[in-house]
Amino acid sequence: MARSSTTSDVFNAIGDVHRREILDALIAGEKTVGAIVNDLSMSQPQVSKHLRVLSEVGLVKCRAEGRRRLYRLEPEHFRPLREWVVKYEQAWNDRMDRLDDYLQELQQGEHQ
Amino acid sequence: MARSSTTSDVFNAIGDVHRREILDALIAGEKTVGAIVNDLSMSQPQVSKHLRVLSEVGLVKCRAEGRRRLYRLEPEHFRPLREWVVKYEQAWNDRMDRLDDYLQELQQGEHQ
DNA sequence: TTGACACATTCCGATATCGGAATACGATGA
DNA sequence: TCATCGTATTCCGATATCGGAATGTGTCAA
Repeated sequence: MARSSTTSDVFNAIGDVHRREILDALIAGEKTVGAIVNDLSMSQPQVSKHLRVLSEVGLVKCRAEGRRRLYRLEPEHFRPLREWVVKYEQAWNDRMDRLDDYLQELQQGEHQ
Repeated sequence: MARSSTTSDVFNAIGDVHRREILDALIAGEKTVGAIVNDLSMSQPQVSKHLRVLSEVGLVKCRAEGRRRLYRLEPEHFRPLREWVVKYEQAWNDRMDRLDDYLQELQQGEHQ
């Protein structure tokens, strides 16, 4: 047996630097493939392929207008990511809270 | 030329399912390598190797106690991730705000 | 000091992934 | 209808990455 992970999940999709650059480029709003190719300096096929991956995991969507394709972010699909990350921050805060409680108990103990 | 991305950044580190499982296992708190091996069912070398990667990007830290190693999360190092994700949510909200402004202007125009 | 234990590292083969080059495809304009 | 433009797809070689098996390393207990 060998590998197990695929490019078909959001976490993997944002693993690639160039794909993150493309997402960044789209923050400003809808853009043509050609525009992205210009903004970042990547080859057109490279951009198209990365857009395909991003598209498959739902992070971007595509709209045809004549012979060009306008890609845009699909912000709702960032939520799983955000929720995952926040979980850890949450765990951290919870632990800090428990620490606070503990310290307060200690302090109360001292004053008894 | 071929690849460019390495395993040496946080985004790549969380790209792997098993590494995410390990992180999840550590949410509860510090754990031994053996404990992780038991909790998830992965081989010990596999776990050790993933822990190494997670360690290199700073997501976990290690503490030696006798002949065992206790690994724990390093929540501060999740911040770059969170900030990156939140950026997109932010961009989304901003756009919604501008839309609101626009709609309000339209409405005011109607009433003049 | 020796053996067992907990873990890390190395070596390996299988496979996924990336980028480049060439090409295919569909829409448009002459 | 045909050439062109904008984009997608395919084919390819190079390389990164993963998991398994075997082995190395340090610590403890007897």
